[in-house]
Amino acid sequence: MPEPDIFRALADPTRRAVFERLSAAEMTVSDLTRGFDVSQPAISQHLAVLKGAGMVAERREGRQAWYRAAPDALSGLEAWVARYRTFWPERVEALKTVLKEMDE
Amino acid sequence: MPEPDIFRALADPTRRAVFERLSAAEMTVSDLTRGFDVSQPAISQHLAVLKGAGMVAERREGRQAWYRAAPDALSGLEAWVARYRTFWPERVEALKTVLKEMDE
DNA sequence: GAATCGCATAAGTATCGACTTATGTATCGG
DNA sequence: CCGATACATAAGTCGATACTTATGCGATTC
Repeated sequence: MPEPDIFRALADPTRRAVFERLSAAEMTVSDLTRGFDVSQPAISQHLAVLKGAGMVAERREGRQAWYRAAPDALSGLEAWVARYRTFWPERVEALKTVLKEMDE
Repeated sequence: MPEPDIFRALADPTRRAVFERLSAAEMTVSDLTRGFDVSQPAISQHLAVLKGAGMVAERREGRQAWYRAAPDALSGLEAWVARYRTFWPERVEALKTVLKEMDE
């Protein structure tokens, strides 16, 4: 049982988009705010939820706060999905194919 | 982008529990209702959301409705996760190990 | 064909959650 | 120091949503 927080964190599209950007690059709150059509407090609140779910990490530097996706942000989710994967062996085969392609 | 419906469907703990049971066995609405502390309409409503997200399939038999987890219920979620896996190659290695163990 | 069963839908309620503006608190520059 | 900057927190609003009870509707049973 991955902390239910991650499911709630992923439920909001804006929050998913924030996480996507933080997966591509470390950014400050100002950087993120510029990229979305919501206020800075809204971004801070989304970041607090993502942090509470262990999906992002914070690094303070002066008056700036740099955020980035946590390395194991989705490990809990992967583990949860893996439980069901055992019921569907054919999906494992499909996944193997994907991984094989990534090797080439 | 996997349909956002799946994220919303997974957000509710009761709905996740319903899905978990349907992953283990095909069940009727009555069966499910007995297993939870909510009303039958509440269960029907959760099933409608899960069905809308393509996570469960319905089979009618007389006045009973049998539900089961769809075989590819989590494929959209897997695909979404896979996008981030590319950013973290070390997690791919871990996954390969898991799959290797499943082979043995 | 009347009563019952299994389930879905309708309608109302109350809590949750995503947003806003306003304000607080450090940090930096002059 | 004093204003400005970067961010977080407070407080309020409004729509989404998870639940309830009531009801509808087809399938069974007698």
